[in-house]
Amino acid sequence: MFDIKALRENFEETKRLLSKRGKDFQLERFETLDKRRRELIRESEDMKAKQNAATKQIPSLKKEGKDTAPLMAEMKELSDTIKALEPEVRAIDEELDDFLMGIPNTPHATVPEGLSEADNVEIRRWGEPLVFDFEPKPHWDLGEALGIFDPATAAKITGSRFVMLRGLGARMERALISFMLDRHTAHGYEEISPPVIAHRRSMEGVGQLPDKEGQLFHLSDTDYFLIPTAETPLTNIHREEIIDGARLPVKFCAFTPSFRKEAGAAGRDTRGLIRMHQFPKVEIFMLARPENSYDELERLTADAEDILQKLGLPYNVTKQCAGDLGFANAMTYDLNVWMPSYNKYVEVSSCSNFEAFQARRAGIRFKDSGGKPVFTHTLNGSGLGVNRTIAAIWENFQQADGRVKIPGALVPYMGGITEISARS
RNA sequence: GGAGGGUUACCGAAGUGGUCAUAACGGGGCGGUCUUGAAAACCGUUUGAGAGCAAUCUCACAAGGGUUCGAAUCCCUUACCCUCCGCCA
Repeated sequence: MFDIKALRENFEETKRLLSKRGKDFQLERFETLDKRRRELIRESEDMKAKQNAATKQIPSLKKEGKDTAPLMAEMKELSDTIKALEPEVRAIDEELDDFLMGIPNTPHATVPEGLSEADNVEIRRWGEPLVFDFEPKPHWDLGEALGIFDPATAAKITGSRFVMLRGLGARMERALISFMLDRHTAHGYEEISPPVIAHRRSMEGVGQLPDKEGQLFHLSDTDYFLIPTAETPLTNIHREEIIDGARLPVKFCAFTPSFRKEAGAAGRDTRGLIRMHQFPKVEIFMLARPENSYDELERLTADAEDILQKLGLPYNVTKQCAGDLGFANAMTYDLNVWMPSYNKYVEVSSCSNFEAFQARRAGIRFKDSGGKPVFTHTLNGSGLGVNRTIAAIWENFQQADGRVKIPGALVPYMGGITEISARS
């Protein structure tokens, strides 16, 4: 959502940046609507000022014993005129609002040109993809053979695209969640356990509604939704608030299950742990000052990378091109973990700066003493998707005989267990 | 599910149709006086949005409607919070 004033002032620049997304958003319509809106506001406010002045006179006139009937009749007429204008003002307001709601965020100046994922730019790599002296198995085969991954039973309980972990598989999920949250709290993120159901207003604040209604599970009989990511509750913690500027940056981390109705294109990644209707995720989140939000994005990204490094999982970092960038995002880094069975890097985290785009929708502002309220920048990233991390561990740490070693950093969280074998 | 009570500024709270959104009063915050410093005391200050070059004007008392010349105040609808009863993991 754009700020009307800012858009008016930076019209050409905004148009130029938006064009990088490879679509025409017909921004010219804004100028027409904005002009008309201001005319109507002026007209209606002039009449209201007149009405207010007369209304103040009436009591004193009455006190003096004068006849107020003619003035009251006149005001009745004015009142009717004002009321008649109201629907028009509201209509133009709504039209402008709807129009602006449909315009995505402007990509940051350094976001690369491009139309799809293929145009994303690799920024750096960490670790070396392992060369196996045997044919590495995909994680679903490994997991089923070890009895720690049981999609059939999950399907029996609910349906396809749901998973069930058992035994040390379930234990690994719990271990990873604890490990990740411990790392993040050490980096200054406050740990949050939020509701995983949110109402419509919260969804709108983050931009998941009206944009992605089809992706959300809606609870019948209520206007509640299952959250598609912890970003939803975390962003809404300070919704409609003005926070003290001295408190920035505000940093939260949270583990929650996440729920998505459309888990991706059919026929793609249909096996294993990758695209599920329900998946566990640890999220990191930040409210930052506008002037240093890109420094904070580097920091947040580093905090997510830290998890992969501590686990010893090879990965790369790519910067999303303008065409791949999410609706509300100004800049996004993807962390992609090496997945031997895919023979490529697979996304485990997206770290984004939304600048003030979400904050304007959600009304999140800060104020320095003596200053005016200013919209914060919001940032978030997965830190990390737990299922994808599990899949990456199974695949990268698999042995020729099908055993899976536990990464050193995770061993204490696994109660000292160092490997998973069919017997364990 | 049943019965009540509530929602006003940073917090508490008064205000039941007119000059009361320059929102009483109390607290907190900020600035100052006094003090070696602090506390206390005293004085001052302290919501946000929109229109306008500006002067200034408009809007907002949970949200949305209505009545009225005029609504924080009266009427209707909705949301949320609290208390008690019932049910319940």
